[in-house]
Amino acid sequence: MRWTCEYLKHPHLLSPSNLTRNLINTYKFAFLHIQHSSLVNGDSTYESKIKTLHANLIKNGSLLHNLQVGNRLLNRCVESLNFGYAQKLFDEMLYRDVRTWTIQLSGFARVGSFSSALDCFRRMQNECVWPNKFTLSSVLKCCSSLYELRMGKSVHGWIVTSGIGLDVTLENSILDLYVKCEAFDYVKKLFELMEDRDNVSWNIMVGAYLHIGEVEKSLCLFERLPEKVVASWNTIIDGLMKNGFQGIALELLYRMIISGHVFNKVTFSIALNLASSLSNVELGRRIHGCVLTFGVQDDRFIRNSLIDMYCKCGEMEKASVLFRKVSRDFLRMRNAKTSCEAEIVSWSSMISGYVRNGEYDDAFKTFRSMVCEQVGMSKFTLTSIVSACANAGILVLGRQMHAYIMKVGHKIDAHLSSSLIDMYAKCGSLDDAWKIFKQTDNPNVVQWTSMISGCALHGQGREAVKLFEHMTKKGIRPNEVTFIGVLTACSHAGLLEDGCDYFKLMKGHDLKPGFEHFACMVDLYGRAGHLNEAKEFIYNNSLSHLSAIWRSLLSSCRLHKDFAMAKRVSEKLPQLEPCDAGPYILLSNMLATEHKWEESAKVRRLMKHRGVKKHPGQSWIQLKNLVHTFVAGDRSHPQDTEIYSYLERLIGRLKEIGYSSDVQMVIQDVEEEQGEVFLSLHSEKLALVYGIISTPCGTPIQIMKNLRVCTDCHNFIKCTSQLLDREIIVRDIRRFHQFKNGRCSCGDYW
DNA sequence: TATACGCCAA
Repeated sequence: MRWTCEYLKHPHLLSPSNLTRNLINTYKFAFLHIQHSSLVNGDSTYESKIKTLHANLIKNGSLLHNLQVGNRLLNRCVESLNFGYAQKLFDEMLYRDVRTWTIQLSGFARVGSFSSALDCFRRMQNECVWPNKFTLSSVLKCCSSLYELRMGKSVHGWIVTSGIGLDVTLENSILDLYVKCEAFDYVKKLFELMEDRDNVSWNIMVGAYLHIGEVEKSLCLFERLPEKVVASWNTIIDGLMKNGFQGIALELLYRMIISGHVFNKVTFSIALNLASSLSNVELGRRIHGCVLTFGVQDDRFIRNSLIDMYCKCGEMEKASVLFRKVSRDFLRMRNAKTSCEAEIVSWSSMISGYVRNGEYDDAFKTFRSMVCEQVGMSKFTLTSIVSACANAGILVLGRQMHAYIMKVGHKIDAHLSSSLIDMYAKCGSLDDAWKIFKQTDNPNVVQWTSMISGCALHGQGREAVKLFEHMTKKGIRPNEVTFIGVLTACSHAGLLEDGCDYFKLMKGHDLKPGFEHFACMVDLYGRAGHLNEAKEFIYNNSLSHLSAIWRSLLSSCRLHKDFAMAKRVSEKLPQLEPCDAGPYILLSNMLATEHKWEESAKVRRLMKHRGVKKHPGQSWIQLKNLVHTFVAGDRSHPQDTEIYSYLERLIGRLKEIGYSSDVQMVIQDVEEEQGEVFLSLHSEKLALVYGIISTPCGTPIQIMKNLRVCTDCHNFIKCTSQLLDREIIVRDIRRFHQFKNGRCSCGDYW
């Protein structure tokens, strides 16, 4: 170490004539020394020292004339993810050999810039540099990550014909390529033909079975593995999780620990993912503790997994604490022109976390700062932000985002286009959703599904059914989500028979109905007034332990005014879902309508005693680029006096044309304040009135609500649309209601 | 200097 420092201080010692093998070794130490001190002193010293060394090398010409020295320096830059510098160095080098290219290429691959890596490979071919095995396996990895089957096949062919010779690593790379590209015939053939198989090969095969959902086979193979390394455990645990076997995955994780395997970075990521998919924040915290004990908290992948875990468990505070560190690092690295793919992932995670937790405002804030800080955008970021627009239901914002995506010239892939379709549908413009859908070349199942669900959302059941038929005729296999869309459409349009047929059709497509499908069916029977069939369906399919199912039935009871059954159902709910406020409020209200005040109060007390969280109902309206949010009985708006006095006058005028408050509406799981606040102060009424007084006569008004709209408000809005001759659009949690001339597009069926 | 297993989107 001391020697290297001397060399740094006296660059003349590095004269070209002295470039013997010994001297090259000295360089090696110089690099190691610099790297060591970078760990101790932080990035800035590292930067300057590399630069000093670089300058010295240029000065005495050794960089230009000695490949080994140049390659080594390049490798250091790549390893420290300093791509700007690496690129500069690469361009400066007089001589480049296959190693130079390979270092650059595999560096890109390591940070996930696979297309840059492949560009590099093409340039290399143009300059007639013959690739070696290292180059080729990196290239194959890029192909498999980008699902470039064609290019991968041609590389495979080239390897065979060029006589470069296959070894286990290369064959593994090819095997993996075929697995990723789902070319299973090739996988089988190649695996059988392989002479040497190491534990990587076996691991690829375990992964292959998991990839196609053959869980049994993969477990068998895993148990028979000649040697179980950490990666084997990682593969099986992750694959089980992705196939929905969280329980077995967790068991295996424990087994892995007991059998003495030490976690690697990948294991931490997978374990955190498992915690969030189990919604087990306690497990997540424990793993976070281990991460700190192992001292790997600064690993980018692990940090992202931690952020993601906290986001998915609804702990945005905790996630944002971790995220603050990322954005600080990002600024520092941007100044060093360093690649930051991993940092983009953190931003995307935060945005999607905010969206998931309904904090749209923070999602937009994060996005805006991402634009200001010039963080690169990924398709993940854009998809998340479009979905934030969709959930917020603000069409203007959604359009702006669409324009932004076009402006930055981002390719609209399947994910993005389906989220755009979803966004336009959820923001009320089904026409625009259709436009995007029709622009799509070969819509895949997800895009079809988005369009079908969009029609369902707007109550266009027949259109949705037509789309479904069209899609299957085209030979596209519907998935579980597609069926949710079409079943919802049927139930909203009262197409009982069609719905039953589609439910049966699921089996024909080899799909097992899940909880959502059963819920759709209960809804379908209930809405059509077949309450007893609905109840039978619940018991026949053993769904009686699911609260959401009973809640759906309850809505139907309300719709068809079967109060006796409603009461029986509402008594079940608090037992099934002790932590949800809805059922308690519901039950207490039901008891109140029967004047059983003492019992009603008892239910409320029980709720308080159990510390049940309330889910506040709120409505919002967007006017002139501002979003105004209201909760029931809200007094916080600056124009509240105006709103309340107009509301009072409006109710008076509505009563003259036959509106009366619906006292029975309390049999519903609407706003938490029910029974506490007068019906007339529900948030949707406040938002509507604010819309009326802030816009000229005749302007259509659109409001959003995060729960279902209640019967009284529905009546109120119907009458208002007639009295004021205004089109009023309400998007509640389930669907769109378009009020016109005293009627609603849902046909009072929601 | 290479290959398997990990984070973010509908």
